Amino acid sequence: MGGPVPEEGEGATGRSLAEVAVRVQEYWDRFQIPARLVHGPPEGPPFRFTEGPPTANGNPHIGHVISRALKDTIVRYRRLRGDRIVSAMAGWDCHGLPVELEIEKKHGIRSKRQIEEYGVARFCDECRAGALEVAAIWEEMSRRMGYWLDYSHPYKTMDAPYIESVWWALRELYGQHLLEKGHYCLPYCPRCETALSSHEVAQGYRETTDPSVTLRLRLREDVAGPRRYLLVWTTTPWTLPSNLLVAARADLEYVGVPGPEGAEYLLASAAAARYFPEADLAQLRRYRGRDLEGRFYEPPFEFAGPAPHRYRVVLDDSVDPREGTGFVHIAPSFGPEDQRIGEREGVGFYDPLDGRAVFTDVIPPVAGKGFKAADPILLELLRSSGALVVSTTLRHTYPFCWRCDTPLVYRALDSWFVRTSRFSQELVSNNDQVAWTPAHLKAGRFGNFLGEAKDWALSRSRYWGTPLPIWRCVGGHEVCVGSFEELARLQGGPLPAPFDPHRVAVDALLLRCPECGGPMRREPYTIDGWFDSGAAPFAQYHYPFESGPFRKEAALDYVAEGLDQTRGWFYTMLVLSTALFRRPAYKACVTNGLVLDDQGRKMSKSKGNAIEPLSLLAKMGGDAVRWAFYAVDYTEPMRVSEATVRLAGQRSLGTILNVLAFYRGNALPAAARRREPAPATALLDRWILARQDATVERVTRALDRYDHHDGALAIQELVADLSTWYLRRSRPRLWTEEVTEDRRAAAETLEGVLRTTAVLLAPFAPFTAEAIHQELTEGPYTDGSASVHAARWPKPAPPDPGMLRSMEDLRRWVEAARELRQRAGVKARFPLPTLVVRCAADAPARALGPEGDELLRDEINVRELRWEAPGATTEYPEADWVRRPEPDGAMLFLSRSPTPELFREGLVRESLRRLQTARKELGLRYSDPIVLELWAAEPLADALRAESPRIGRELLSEPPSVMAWPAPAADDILRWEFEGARLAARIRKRAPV
RNA sequence: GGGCCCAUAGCUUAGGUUGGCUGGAGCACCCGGCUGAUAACCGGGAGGUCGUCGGUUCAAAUCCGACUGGGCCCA
Repeated sequence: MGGPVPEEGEGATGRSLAEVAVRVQEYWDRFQIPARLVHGPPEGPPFRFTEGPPTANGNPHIGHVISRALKDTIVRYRRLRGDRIVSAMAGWDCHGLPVELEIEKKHGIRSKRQIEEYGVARFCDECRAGALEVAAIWEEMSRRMGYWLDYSHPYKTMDAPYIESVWWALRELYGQHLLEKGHYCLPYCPRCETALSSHEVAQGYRETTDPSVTLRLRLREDVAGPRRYLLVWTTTPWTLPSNLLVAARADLEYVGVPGPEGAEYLLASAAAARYFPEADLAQLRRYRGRDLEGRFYEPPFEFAGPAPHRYRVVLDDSVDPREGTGFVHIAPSFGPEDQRIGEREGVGFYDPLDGRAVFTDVIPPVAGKGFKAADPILLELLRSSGALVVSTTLRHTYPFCWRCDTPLVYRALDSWFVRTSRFSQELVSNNDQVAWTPAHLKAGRFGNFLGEAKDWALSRSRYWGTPLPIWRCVGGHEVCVGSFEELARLQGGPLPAPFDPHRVAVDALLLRCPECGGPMRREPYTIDGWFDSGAAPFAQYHYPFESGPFRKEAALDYVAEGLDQTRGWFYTMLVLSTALFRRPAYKACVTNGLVLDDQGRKMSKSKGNAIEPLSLLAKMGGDAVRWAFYAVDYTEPMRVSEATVRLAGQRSLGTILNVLAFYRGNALPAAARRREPAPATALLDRWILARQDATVERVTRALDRYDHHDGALAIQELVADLSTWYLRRSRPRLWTEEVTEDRRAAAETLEGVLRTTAVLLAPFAPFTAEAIHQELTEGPYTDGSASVHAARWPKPAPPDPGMLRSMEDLRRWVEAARELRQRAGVKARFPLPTLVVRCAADAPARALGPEGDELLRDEINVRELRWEAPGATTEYPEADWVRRPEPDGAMLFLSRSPTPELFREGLVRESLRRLQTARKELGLRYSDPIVLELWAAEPLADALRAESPRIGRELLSEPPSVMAWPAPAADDILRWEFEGARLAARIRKRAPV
C-alpha cells in the first residue's frame, strides 16, 4: 500500500534513472537480494541455462551488455514464473592465446623459444594469475546493468575439476574414434607458432595488398618444336620453391598465345583475353586440359629436387577458369587443395619453413627470412631467370591471426582432430530442433555451416590450455586418459596434491604403457579453448564425476550471445552435445547483432568512437541502456549512443516514474485504505484493468518465445495508455475533498496496475521495477523479502476485446471532435452547446454507455451529446456547425460557437485560471489563503459577481466583490485582457489568524 | 566468386506469416492548449514514390523476380 508522502525531492520525480539504479542497488546490496534470489526457488522445475564464459583478461565492451541483457531478461522471467535456474553460475574462459599474449606482452616475449627460456612453469603461473585480470570489471558491469549471476561460485575452465570433465569428454570422443591424429593443411600463425581452427580464422579476415605474379614454366618437350610455356598465377611467391605440380582442368579450353622469340604461352582461353587483349583468339592453337595431362615442366626453383611424379601437369576439377590462367601452381605443403592433389599424385611434401615460418638453410638465397620477407627476393630471382611474366599487386581479403594480427599461412602439420565431418548430418538434425532467433540462422548461415562441417583441428602447440590427455609409448601404443584416477593408475601412484592438471605438472608424471610397460610420452599439445567452453553445460558441474543437476538427456532451455558465436560457442556446444549425448545442446538460441556508433560505424578503440560500458551504465542507469536494446531490432546491427539511450529511458521508464510520482502525491490516506479492493465498476477502471490483462497476456507470450522486443513494446504501450488516458482522465477523481468510493476505486486501481506493471517490467528493467514496487510498499527499501524479483508472475486474465475495442473507437472520436473544435476556433475552456454523433446504434463506442458519453462530453467540453441514427435527416447548416465524417462511417457535428451564457461561463473559467497562475507566480502555495480584490469591465464583471462564492472557494479567499472598471493604477495590481474581456486583480497573502 | 540477412518520415519503430478501410506511433520540428505528474501532460500541423525497377492480382508496404545500397558469413 502507499507509503508515506515523500519528502521534498524524495519522490520518484526529479530523480533520474541512474539515481533510481543507485538507490535500488543499495537496497539489493544491503539485503543481499541477488545472492538470495539468483538461483530461483530450490523446489521449482529446472530452467536450464548456461552463461557463455567470457575471457576475463579482456575488457568488456558495450556489445557484451546487450547479450547479457537478453540473457538476464529471460532468466528473471523464469524465476518469476517459479523456476529454479540451472545454472546461474557465472563462468570464465581462462585458457588460450588471449591470456598467453598478455603475459608475452608484459615481458616483451616474441616467440615460443623465449617462453621456453623464461620457463614454462613460471609462464603458466602468470597465465593463471592473469586469466581473471579484469574479472572485477566484468562483475561491476554486470552489477550496474542488473545482470544477476552467482559470481561467488563461478565455473572456471582452468580449474582441475573442470579440466577433468573436459578430459572425460575427450576420452569419450576418442573411444568413438572421433578424436584422431592427422597431417593436414591448417591455418597457422607463425608468431604464435600454432595451428588455429577455422572458426578462429573466421574472426580475422582483413583487406590487404599482396603480390600478384604470373610466371612461365617451360614444358619439357619430347620432340623439337616451338618452346612452350605454362602460364601460372600466384599471390604467394614464397610457396614457389615448394611447387611440385601444376593443375589444369580436363574439359577446359586452353590456347597458345605467341610469346617472345617464337615461344608459345599456354593459358585458358577464358584468361587469354585478360592477359593478351590484342591477340586474335580465333587464330590460336587450341588445347583441352586433358591433352596436357602428364607433361613435365621445369620448376620455378630447383631446391625441392627431383622425385618421382613431380613437376607434371595433373588434372583437377577444382581449377577455376575465372581466376588466374587456368594453370594452378600446387605446393602440397601450403594449401588444403594442394595437399589433396599432392597426396593423390604421390609427390610428397616440401616445406622449407621452420616453426616461425622462416626459411631454413635449404634455400640459401632466403635463408633466415620470414615467408613474407622472402617474396621480393624470390621475385627478383625469377625475374633474372626470365620466368617472371607479370608482376603487380592485388587487394584482397586475407586471414590474419585473430589475437596477434599476424598474416596466417596454410601449411600441412601433424594435428589432432575432432572428426566432425563424420557426424555432420547428426549435427544438422539436432540443429533442426533448435528455435533460433533470428529464425533464418537455423537453415541459413548456421545450418549451411553444419552441413559442410570440416574436421575440427583441436590441438594447439601452446602452453596455457587444457593438456591433450593422450600418451604414446615407443611401442606405438596409445592411451587417452579420461580421469585423474586413471592417470594415477597409469602413473602407478597417487597424483601430487593438490593436482594442477596443466602442462608442467602433467608432463612431469611418468606413465607406463598398460600394454607393454614401456614409458609413455604425452602428445605435446594443449587443446583449443573453444572445446573448453563448449563443455560448459556439463563441465561446470564436474560431470560425470560428481552428481549435480546436469542431466545428459536434457538440453539447455536457453542460450543467448552475439551473432559471432554461431561459429564459436554455439557451434562447439552443439558438436559436444551431439557426440557425447546425441541430442541438441540447447532448445532456444537468441543472437544479437553488432553494436555500432550513432553514425553506423563499427566501434573501435582506435577510432575513438567506442562507448565505454561502465561509464554509460553509470551515467544513464542500467535500465535505460537495457531498454535501448529492447526497443530496436537487436538481431541486426544497431546504432547506440548516449542520446538513443537517454530517449529509450525516458519514453517508458521515465513515464512510469511520473505516474508513480503522481500516485504517491495522491495516494489514499492510510486510514482510508481497506484490505480487499472492491471489483472495479467505473468505466475507466474496468478499461485499464482490461488493458493490463491484455498486456500480461502479450508479455507472457512474448517472453515464452524469447521475443524481448515485443514484450518491451507491449509494456511501453500499456504505460502510454496508463499515463495519457487513464491517469489524465482520472486525476479529478483523485482530488476530491473527502474519500469517496470513486476516489478509493481510482487509487486502488492505479496502485494495482502499477504493481502489476512493476512485475511485468522486472525482467526488462530490474531497477525501475524494484523502485516502483518499493515505493508502493509500506516502509520502502526496508524489507529484504519484499523485492519485486521475489514476486509471482501475474496470471493472464481472460481477455476483454470488446472493452478495448470500444475505448479505442471512443478515443478516435475524441480526437476527431477536438479537431472540429480547433476548426470552430473556440478554446477548450469555453463550453459549446452540442456535439452530434451520427452512427449505428451498435457502434462499439456506444457500448460504453452513459460513462462513455460523459467522457466524450467532458473531453470536448460540450453541454449536450446527441446520438443520431445513420439515416437521420436533421439539418446542421454550415453556418452554425462544423462537421467531420469518420472512417468508421460515423459523422460528427459540433456547434460553432457558445451561447452567450456559455461564453460567460468560459470567461469565468479563463479568469480563474489566470488568477490561479498569478497566485502561483506570487510564490503562494496551494494552501495559502489570500485577500483578493477584483476589477472587471462588463460583461465579465457581471459574470464574476454571479460566481463570487465559487471564486472565493477555488482561490482560498473571501468571496470577492467585483469593482467597476477601470481599475486604479497601482504597481501591485495585475491586469489581463482576453476574448475582449478586461480583468484586474490585487492578490495579497492573508495574515495568519 | 558463393551463401544469408536488412531497407517503412530527419531518428527509432508498428504493420508483412493470412494482399483489401486514408501506412500507425514515439522523439525532434512548427502552431496551439493545459498549468494540483511540470525537464510532465493534451490537441493540431508539417514530414512517407513503405530502397529502385518489373511481375502476379480487381487490389501489393505485404507475394514473386531482378537491381541498388548496407551488413554478416564463407571461399
